[in-house]
Amino acid sequence: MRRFAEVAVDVPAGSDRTFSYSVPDSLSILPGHLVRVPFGSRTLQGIVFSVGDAPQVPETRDIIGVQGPIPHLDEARLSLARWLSRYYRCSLFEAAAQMLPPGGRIRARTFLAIADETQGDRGADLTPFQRDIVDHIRSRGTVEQQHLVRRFGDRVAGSIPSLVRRGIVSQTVAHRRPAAGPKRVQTGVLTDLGRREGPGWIESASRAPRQLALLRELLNRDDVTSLPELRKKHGASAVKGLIDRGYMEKRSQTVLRDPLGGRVFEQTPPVCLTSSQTEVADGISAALDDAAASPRAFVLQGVTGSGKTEVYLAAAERCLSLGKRVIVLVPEIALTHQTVERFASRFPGRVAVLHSGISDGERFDQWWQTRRGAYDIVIGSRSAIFAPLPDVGLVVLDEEHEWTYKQVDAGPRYHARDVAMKLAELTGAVVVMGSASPDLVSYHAALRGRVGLLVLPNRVRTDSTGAPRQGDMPGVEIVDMRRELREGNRGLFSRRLDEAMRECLSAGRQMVLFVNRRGSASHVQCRGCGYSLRCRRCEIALTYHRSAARLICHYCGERRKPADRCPRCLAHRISYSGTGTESVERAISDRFPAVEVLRLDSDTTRGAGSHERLLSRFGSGEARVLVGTQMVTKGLHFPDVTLVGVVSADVGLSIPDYRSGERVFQLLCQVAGRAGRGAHEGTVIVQTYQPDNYAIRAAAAQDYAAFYSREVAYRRQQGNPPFGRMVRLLHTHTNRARCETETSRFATELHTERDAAGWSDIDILGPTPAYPPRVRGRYRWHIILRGAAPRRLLETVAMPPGWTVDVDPVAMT
DNA sequence: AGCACGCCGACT
DNA sequence: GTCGGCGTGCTC
Repeated sequence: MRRFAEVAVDVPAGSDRTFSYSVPDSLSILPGHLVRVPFGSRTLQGIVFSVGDAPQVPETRDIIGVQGPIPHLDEARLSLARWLSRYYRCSLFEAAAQMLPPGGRIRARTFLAIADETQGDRGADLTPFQRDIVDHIRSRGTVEQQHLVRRFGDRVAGSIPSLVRRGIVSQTVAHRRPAAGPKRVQTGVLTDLGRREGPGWIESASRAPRQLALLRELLNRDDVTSLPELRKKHGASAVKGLIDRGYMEKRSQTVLRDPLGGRVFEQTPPVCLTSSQTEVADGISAALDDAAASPRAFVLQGVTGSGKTEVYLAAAERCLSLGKRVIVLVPEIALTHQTVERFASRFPGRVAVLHSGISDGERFDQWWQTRRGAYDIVIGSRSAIFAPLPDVGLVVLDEEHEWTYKQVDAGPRYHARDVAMKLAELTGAVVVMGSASPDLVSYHAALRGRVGLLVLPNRVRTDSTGAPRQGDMPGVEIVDMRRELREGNRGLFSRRLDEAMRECLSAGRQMVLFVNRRGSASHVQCRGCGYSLRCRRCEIALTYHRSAARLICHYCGERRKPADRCPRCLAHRISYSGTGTESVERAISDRFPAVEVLRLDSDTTRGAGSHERLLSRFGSGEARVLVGTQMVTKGLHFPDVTLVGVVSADVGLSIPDYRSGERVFQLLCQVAGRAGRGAHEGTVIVQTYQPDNYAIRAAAAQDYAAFYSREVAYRRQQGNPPFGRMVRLLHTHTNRARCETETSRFATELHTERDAAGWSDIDILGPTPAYPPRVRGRYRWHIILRGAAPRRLLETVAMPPGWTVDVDPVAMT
């Protein structure tokens, strides 16, 4: 019986359908296999979704070959890919590609260059559009075709063939080098001859002492050693000599790279859980033990320091004892190092780490070892939810409210929390979502009973005997900066914060200052004409960075020398205002010259390991003050920190986004959690120009319930999540007018479609300019769909080129 | 992404 | 008439 495979092919316009291919007798094809298939005139990658005996079309072509020792995806992941593709509106291959190992997806890239200058200069032969393309290629040297498509639009594809045919432009196709593959090393092993005759040869006391030493070593050890190592120890000639004699031979062997390898973790026994931790862990265990138990997902609410990690560890232990495996998601691996270490030391040798911070080679090996079942626990950032772990029984999302769980830049714009829920539904796994300030949508679901709610009410502290005791949250004070200003204080620090800083330093303690922006001055403006310096390619103000002596765009990274006169009116009246990490660092140094200050932001943590180095310097007490952006709000545990200052809590409140209140609340809660983690009382001082804002007040009171009830009322009133779903349609174009008209045209089309279908419950908001309205030279307009099922509207409408769809957007930027 | 097909304006 | 650019639709 002939077999046919349904294959999702890696073709951009490939929608969410599969193509039928016949399976040649020489190949055994299973669902989940990564294959190469003929597609038109080319060979492309595809993923087999099913195998059967009925093709969709009468004529099929053969699958060319199969990649990988075993199918890359299992049945659960294939179902997950189907869901991902439908829910987030991407091609089936694109969805499945998220679940491939590093180096798995190999796309051909087409490069263009000017082939013949003399031909290119015969301008009369070219249409204006071709002229534009040729000029662009000439100015850049070699250009990837995809860049041209982004720059000039889809019709580039139609113009290229004639330019190539006439020899004006040359086209080269390159396959992206495989990012990673198995690592092989040369080893030297004894031959049978060597094993038989070797001992005798040593007895004969030959005049080759180095060869004898090498032979002796090989006879005495069981494990294999790499050839380079043997050469280093015994000399290349000894190695060659033994090989020539036939006593040793070269072998090639695959070795595994392990990011945790070489690091010895002390195995730590489970600590004694507090009564509330036990209660919570029992709730999770009940769901793990009984596959029919409901609910199967839990929000675990607990303030920082309440021992959520200990609960995760207990749940993982239970899950493993039932013969199932665990995925642990952390928001950013660099900032949650401690969590990784806790798991690695509790379950030595059983933990795989999958995230972007490790090398492609390591990731490759971890991926395949995980696929083969060599690990029981996978820890990683967002994309680790797609780890090929067999028999998943538990998925933990640490700090579930973190926005990094949503993919925003490319591919399917998925939310790892929603993917986790779907994966759990497909596999029967239990989901635990931990946070001090849960995402409003998650918490709402928990109150409605769709997911379980587990609460850890108090901080756990260890006293001198090592036994846990209940701890207190630090006191939070709000300082009204408007009043400071009225009373003549124009500085960065209020009198209260200044006083607290002096107290903290004189008591020999440490402090953390949080500033929501890097740089020295965020507004660079001419006092003569009011002109504010903006990025040439983005519609955004440039930030002055004193240490780099440059104006930097925080959106595209463009760097400019600061101007000493206004580019518009030429007056020498440029003013620098607005706070950033650099200006705060400087203000502290001015005020306390003897104190060492560390700055932690993306400027000071660029190099590999610099993040850890800075934190260890702070941890050792060498520096007493840590100034930084969001980075200082997450996961840090420094017992000597008794003061946390929020220099300005307002940044972000004015961003036109329905979630800005939630953002500020979560941020302040997290910052507050950094103080008083040791034996001493902590103080948190929040400076703000909006002391009456509900989010700021609730965060200061550490009152999640107060924030929730207020915020949820707003959301209900507006029909925003969780009371309605959202889809954001973003259109970008290099031309301002065309961007605007295309967005309006499409909005009209959507209105017509909606009214024809009678879906009056779907709101079509906009079109409006996105924020910022221009990035990297492209204007940005968007339309927001809102309602109970806004995605329905997109099922009947095809997205034109130049549009991106973001289902459940986390930010409107 | 590439390629075929077909429409439409500019030329031998 | 026909050549070539350019938009459209298909590829199992």
